[in-house]
Amino acid sequence: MPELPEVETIRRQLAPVVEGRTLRELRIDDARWCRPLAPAELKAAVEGRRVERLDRRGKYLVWALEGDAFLLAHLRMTGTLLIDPPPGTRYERVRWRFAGDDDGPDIAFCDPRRFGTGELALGGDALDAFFAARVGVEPLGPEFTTDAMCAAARGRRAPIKAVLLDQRRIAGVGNIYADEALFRAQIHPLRPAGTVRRPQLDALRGAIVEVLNAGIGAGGATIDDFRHADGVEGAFQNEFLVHRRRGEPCPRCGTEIVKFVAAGRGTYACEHCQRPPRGVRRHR
DNA sequence: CGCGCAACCTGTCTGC
DNA sequence: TGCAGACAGGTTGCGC
Repeated sequence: MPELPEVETIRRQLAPVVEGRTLRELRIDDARWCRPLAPAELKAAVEGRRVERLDRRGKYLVWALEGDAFLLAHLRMTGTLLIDPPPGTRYERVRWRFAGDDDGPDIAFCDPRRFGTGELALGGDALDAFFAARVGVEPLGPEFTTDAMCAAARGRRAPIKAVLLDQRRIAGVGNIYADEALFRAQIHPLRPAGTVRRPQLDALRGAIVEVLNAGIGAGGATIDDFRHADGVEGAFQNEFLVHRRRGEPCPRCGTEIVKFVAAGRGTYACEHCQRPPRGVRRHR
């Protein structure tokens, strides 16, 4: 679940807690987290350094440490970052401990499925190279223009939803927010991206910005595992218009919402408001 | 290069 | 009720 709004929610909660503190120990209980780096190598690179900033790029949390070392954390499907959870918290994999008079609260990464990752970039050039290879335009930044949206879709035969999920084109949109944005822009998820016209792509750009901001405003969406850094649940799941609402009436026209597979993901849409492309129709 | 899909793990829900 | 199978927020790598 952690998509851009969930990661941003976590970042805003953690930043005031960790910025300015010195990372005394990074305890890594699951070596898979930082693969292919050995835990000892990562620890040696980051321990003892002060946290200058906690940033976000796409779905990555960026721990900017003194001396231009960057720890890049990704929550994947089921990861959470919690402030000072009690010892024995289920699925704890990594723990940040800080130096200071009273040490202050720890931060812990918890993840039942163990998909989450922690990677290291040493130097600004390495950081830039890391992101250049993985993430595209920030949808809440000034470069996310209509032209940028059109460039992402132009000439592609893949479904428009696949384009939204491609992090190298638009950074931070995941399965939930893709469904919600496509519904608001009234575009069927299976429309080949290259056939969507500029006015619709502009509407889609606006819808993406709208749903991401609404998601952040609601503190993200909690479907199952996601929690704020203090353990509280997000609320955006209560504002879903179509996602995970199969069989319910479309809030715009009352037609039953259907579920199908698009871009390999469970997908929800109103096929009255979002007209299917020619030759496509199959629900389940 | 574009695209679809299996794989990575574990937990939970679904259908027989 | 029990159990095998499907499915889940994301990303990567492989095959065509």
